[in-house]
Amino acid sequence: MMGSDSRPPTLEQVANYAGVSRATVSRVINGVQTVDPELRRTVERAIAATGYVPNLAARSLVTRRTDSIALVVSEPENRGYETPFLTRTFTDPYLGRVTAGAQEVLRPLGIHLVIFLADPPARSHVLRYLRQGHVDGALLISSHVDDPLPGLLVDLGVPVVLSCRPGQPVNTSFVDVDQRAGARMAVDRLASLGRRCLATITGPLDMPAAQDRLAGFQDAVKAHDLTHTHVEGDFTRGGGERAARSLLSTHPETDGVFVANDLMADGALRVFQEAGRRVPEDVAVIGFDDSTAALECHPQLSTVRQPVEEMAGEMAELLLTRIREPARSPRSVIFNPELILRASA
Amino acid sequence: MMGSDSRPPTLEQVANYAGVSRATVSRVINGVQTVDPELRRTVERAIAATGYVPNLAARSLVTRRTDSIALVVSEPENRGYETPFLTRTFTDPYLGRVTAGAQEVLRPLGIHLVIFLADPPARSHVLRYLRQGHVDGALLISSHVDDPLPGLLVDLGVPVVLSCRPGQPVNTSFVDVDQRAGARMAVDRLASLGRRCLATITGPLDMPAAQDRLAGFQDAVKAHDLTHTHVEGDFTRGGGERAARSLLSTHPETDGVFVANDLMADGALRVFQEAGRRVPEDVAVIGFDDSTAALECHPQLSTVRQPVEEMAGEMAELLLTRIREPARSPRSVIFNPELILRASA
DNA sequence: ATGAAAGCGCTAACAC
DNA sequence: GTGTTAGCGCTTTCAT
Repeated sequence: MMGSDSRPPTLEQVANYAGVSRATVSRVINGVQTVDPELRRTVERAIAATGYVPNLAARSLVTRRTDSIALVVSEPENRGYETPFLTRTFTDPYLGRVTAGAQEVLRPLGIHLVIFLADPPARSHVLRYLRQGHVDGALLISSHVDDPLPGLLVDLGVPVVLSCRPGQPVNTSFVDVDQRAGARMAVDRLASLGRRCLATITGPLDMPAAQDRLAGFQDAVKAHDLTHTHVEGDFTRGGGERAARSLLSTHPETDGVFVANDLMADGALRVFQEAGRRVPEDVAVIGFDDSTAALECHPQLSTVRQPVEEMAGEMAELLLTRIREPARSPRSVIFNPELILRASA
Repeated sequence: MMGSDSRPPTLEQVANYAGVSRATVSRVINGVQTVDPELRRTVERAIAATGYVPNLAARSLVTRRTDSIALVVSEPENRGYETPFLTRTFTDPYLGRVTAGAQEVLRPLGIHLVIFLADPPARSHVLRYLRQGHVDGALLISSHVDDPLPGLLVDLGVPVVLSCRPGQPVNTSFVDVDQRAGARMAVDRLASLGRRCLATITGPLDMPAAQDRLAGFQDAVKAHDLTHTHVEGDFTRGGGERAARSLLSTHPETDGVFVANDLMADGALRVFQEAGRRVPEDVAVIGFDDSTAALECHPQLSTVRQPVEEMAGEMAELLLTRIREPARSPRSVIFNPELILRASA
């Protein structure tokens, strides 16, 4: 059967065993229809008997496909966050949702999704991996304006789809949610609740998503003619706490806060409550993402939902068509956010 | 230069360009020392000029190596957790630390680490990926006693190292921390604080790690002759909250709690405080892991530290030697835990 | 419908 | 120290 010491069986051995040619076995394996059902049966038995597994290197040497694509999470440089990149990445529910959404479309196609974390020390490795043709293309989660990775990959000719609007123009597809609209929905809600002194805790302002959410906040706040301020956070729970503390001391009159993601909102919630503020009575809080963190908050968090899984699925589909038809010009897809009302606002 | 439309340059083209044989170019690429420095220079120029990148499929077809190894996170079946596997996995800081630790040893060797999440729908895919020789071996994070994956991989002849003591005996190496000793350290501390009514919030008891921590708790509690009880949790923050609530109602006299991981401890802390218990005055709490969550707790969490990064590094090293010398018999490595004292106990 | 044969791009003996 | 040569295991025309 397997012969764990000697070499694994090859197509040729299966062919001999079945008494047919290599070509026939290959056809059976690849599901080509023009094979006599009887013969096919024979071959299948031979495959089972020998324990044959196709050698991928050999196959992709000739097909130039690998049937796997990379999910690359990029971090352009160390920005002195308290928690290191890897921990931060893996603590953010966002990535899990992206993975699930992409798998959903890739799995039925038999395409493998391999995950890479490209922090600065790993970057050159990941680049090499992608250049060497280990994968057919990449889904790139890159959130910083000055991240060189999108440009590098496109220049290298690696088919790529980005997870959001790139900071610098890059000639490739991306998928994004209408961030400004989402922020506006949050402000509209706070305004309808009668809040007059609004604040927003933003993400790092070198991220397009953070910029867009802030811009949407400012648009809406002006439209409603409300008092407003903003504090920059870093998308982590701890960052949310710090921002909330700073807000409390500089703008104690604040009665409504739009926080640019749920994780920070959770941190902010705790700080407000420790300071004796009731949520939502004294301060109404709205988050962004509708991640699992939103449900873990006390009170549960009203938040702007982005359909992350669907967006990731769309990324996968865009990438697949890009791989199949490299000549076609890149197209991007924008999704609508949705306001989810819970207890915090 | 790159010629993005036509095929990428091959070794042969570089050889022609440089006016040498393929073998020489190959030697330069692979850093073989027996090459005339002058020629080497020439070849390097040719490589740069042509923009040559080695074709991995071709290489691994002959070398039978891929220079990449998989980090597989396995979940044997859906157990009705509130949060889905992917989210849960990516929300747990543990995985980030494992990744970092493994990268530390793999990176200098030029070996790629690719991450796979093997929940039930993905399992067969991941298995196929590994069988097909996409990677040279796998680091397997598998925590359930009845997870079939370790056995399957070993039977398939895939070199594997496990992240903790396997539930069923499997003939392969593993790395683990001395879980029982860790639990004992926590109890010793609580006892030394004068706590008499102890409780533990365990992990899912179908995980060896959870079993071991509970066993250690029970050993120590008996040694100190203390009142004790336990509630089963699920290693999530929400699970910690639920367990703490149940504890509060069934054993309100509890004055010391050992929680089997930091995430649950964070949840428990919140519940205790919402119920008006002061930590550590009324209830002392000790976690396990010393993950970033421990620092985000209020008050900061005393906890049992396992050197996850080092352990992951050791896993990588064990795997590498297993790949190099498949005949050598598997060896396992046990690390010592360390009690980290902060504010909660 | 099936088989024969020609590579895919690279490494590793082996000669020189 | 360098070149020649023989595959690695597979897919894919092209005949038949």
